Amino acid sequence: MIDITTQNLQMLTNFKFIQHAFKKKMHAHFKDLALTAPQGMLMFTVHSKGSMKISEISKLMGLSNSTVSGIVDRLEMQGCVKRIRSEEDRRVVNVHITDEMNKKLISHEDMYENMMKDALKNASKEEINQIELGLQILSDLLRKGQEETKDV
Amino acid sequence: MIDITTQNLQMLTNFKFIQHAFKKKMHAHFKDLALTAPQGMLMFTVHSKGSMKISEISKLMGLSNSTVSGIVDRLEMQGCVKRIRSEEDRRVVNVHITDEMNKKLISHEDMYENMMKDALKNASKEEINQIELGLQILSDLLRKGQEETKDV
DNA sequence: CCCGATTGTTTCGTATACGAAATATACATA
DNA sequence: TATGTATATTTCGTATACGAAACAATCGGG
Repeated sequence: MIDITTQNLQMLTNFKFIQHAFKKKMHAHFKDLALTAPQGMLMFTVHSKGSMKISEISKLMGLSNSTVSGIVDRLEMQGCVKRIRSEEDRRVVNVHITDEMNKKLISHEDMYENMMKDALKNASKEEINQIELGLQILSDLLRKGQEETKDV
Repeated sequence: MIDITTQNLQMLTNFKFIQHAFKKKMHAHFKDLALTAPQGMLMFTVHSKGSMKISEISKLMGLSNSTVSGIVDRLEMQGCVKRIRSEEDRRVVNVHITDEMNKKLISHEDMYENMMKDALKNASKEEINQIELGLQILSDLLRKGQEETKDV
């Protein structure tokens, strides 16, 4: 007889573990480029979608502006990116990848793709579908819950 | 035609969102007790399983010892817990909940249970099963992947 | 009993991560 | 134009989070 608390903890523990494993895997993949996981995510996001502003990055990565600002700080110090004020709207800051870094990223272009493939290489197509379905359902449920709370 | 990178990003984005929503929900539940999410998790873990040592808490919560040590620091400053050196093994530190805090926790005992219930209140039994299954599969796959890497 | 290896915890340095406040700029409208 | 409002970003304070190194205590073998 498993009580509800134990079951909850199991789910949270699984979640925590997954989070951890992803981070570790990303770190391993990014260590060639001397980037942390969030730094690497940011670089590959900007690399694949092109130079973009801070708030766009925040939205894509699911982080707050202040967090992204901090990550960009450290990437700029390392010479990976440059902040460029937009000419049309001087409030906007565009994050631009430096030429040097761009070369490195191009030579690692398949890395990002392989990251996930590697993580799930032992999974059957069915299992991947199960995983995606589960995450989608949970995500949707929580999203719905948040909208409800907002109405109150 | 969705390329793999977009699909990967979708999964990671879902994951990020879920993580966020959980944190938010926990924060809302714990704000009565003036605790952050990790602090609240620690308090309820120790409350439900009884006084335990740092490394035990770390394992249960999926965090490193140093992280837990920091959380305990802040809880101790707030008078929620006390560090007590074990008599049998003087290396061990047991985390003990103060009487004052214990009273508060007892009056919120159902909260922890309700936290998850509330998050998933709109879910059918089938959906919950899907979620648990997906998380379990993903978790197992990653665990297997880690063990393989370890062998190399 | 001594000493190296092991174990449990803390300390330190660094990187996230967030919200609130501060800044700077753009925009609307009187 | 003046001015209040909205938007984009940074700064600040606090809490995580981790690994490596420092420390302390235990244990095993000689």
